[in-house]
Amino acid sequence: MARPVKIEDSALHTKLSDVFRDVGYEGASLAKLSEATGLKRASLYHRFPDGKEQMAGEVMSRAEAWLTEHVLTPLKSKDAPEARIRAMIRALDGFYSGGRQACVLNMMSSPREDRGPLAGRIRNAFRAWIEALAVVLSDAGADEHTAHFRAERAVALLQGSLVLSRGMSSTRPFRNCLAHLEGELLPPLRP
Amino acid sequence: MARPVKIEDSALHTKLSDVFRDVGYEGASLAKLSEATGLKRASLYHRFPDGKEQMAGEVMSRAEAWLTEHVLTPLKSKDAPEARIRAMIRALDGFYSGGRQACVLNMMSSPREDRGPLAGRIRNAFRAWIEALAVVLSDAGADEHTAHFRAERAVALLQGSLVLSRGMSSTRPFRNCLAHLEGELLPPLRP
DNA sequence: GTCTATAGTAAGATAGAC
DNA sequence: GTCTATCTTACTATAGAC
Repeated sequence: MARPVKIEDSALHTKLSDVFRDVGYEGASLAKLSEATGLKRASLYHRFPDGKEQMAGEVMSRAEAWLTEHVLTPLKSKDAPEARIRAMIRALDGFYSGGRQACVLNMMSSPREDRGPLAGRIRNAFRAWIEALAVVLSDAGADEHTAHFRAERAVALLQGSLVLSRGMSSTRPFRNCLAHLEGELLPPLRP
Repeated sequence: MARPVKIEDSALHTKLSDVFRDVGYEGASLAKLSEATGLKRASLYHRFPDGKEQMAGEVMSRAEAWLTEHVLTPLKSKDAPEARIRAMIRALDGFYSGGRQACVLNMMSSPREDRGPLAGRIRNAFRAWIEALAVVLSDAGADEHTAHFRAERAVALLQGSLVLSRGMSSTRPFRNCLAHLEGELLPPLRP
């Protein structure tokens, strides 16, 4: 057999992430994780001594980092509100593969993590996302209550369109959602 | 030990449904189903000879029946559009326990059922729901494209608000969604 | 119709060779 | 760093008593 080469951390994390996003925490068996990464069980334990829980934790960490870099930071930039929102939309389109991949925040919201470490992190991620979006809408002229309401509605709409896309085996709901998101967040002023 | 009494089918199905909605298909172990229903494993197999798959199938059947009775039928009534939508909203509030319970269509959309029996049924349920809602909006004066767009958006919004409510451990997103749903589906006419 | 007991399989996790 | 081999536990499912 050829000498095994160490798989890169980045590629490994991506493969693990794909599995958890696809089947959730409970559904992500070591067998699936092993097959997806090309590493045998024991090799996964070498990288992640605490096993599946650690893998899920690091997948969550990557999701948090991605959210910060590609969503929160652009939303907090000094660009015009329209530009900030468009930057977020472009990032989301890539992250969810146009609707083909589910959101880790939905798929990992398992009761397995009830009172566990992931529950609080998922809640914080949703909160930070909604709050950053609300600030943009405030900057665009919305009052505080309206801004928060529309921000939360937009995140719900995104999550729901991903649920529909998965349930209906069609990327159309998600693509439709993205296409109309800017217009819903920043409605034209009515004189 | 006292003589065991047969548990009613309706109550049994409700308990099973609660588990599947809570933890999804993969997470619903026989141990959890047994504990929730109060029936031992072997007793569950007496009622459901094909095991977990059959239980999930019957839970899905009950969800379909519920959707037909409490959502599709009211939406297809001869009442005014506002009344039909309000009837749906009342039913959803009860079915999802004000946001405390997840949607079986989301939680059972497992890749375990990819190309399996549930995938097609989930897709059909979403389609029927959206289509029935679109007809109401058409009756309220919306053109066909707008009606379908708003209907799909509303179902996505509902699903997403349930995702947010679960992820944030708060019923507020769902309650908020329901409170504003009628206004979003039937926006006031602008002269 | 429900139970105890158990079979058989797949799960998560570890030990030690290379 | 990856592997094969193995352990223990939990899982789905079945057999048979009451």
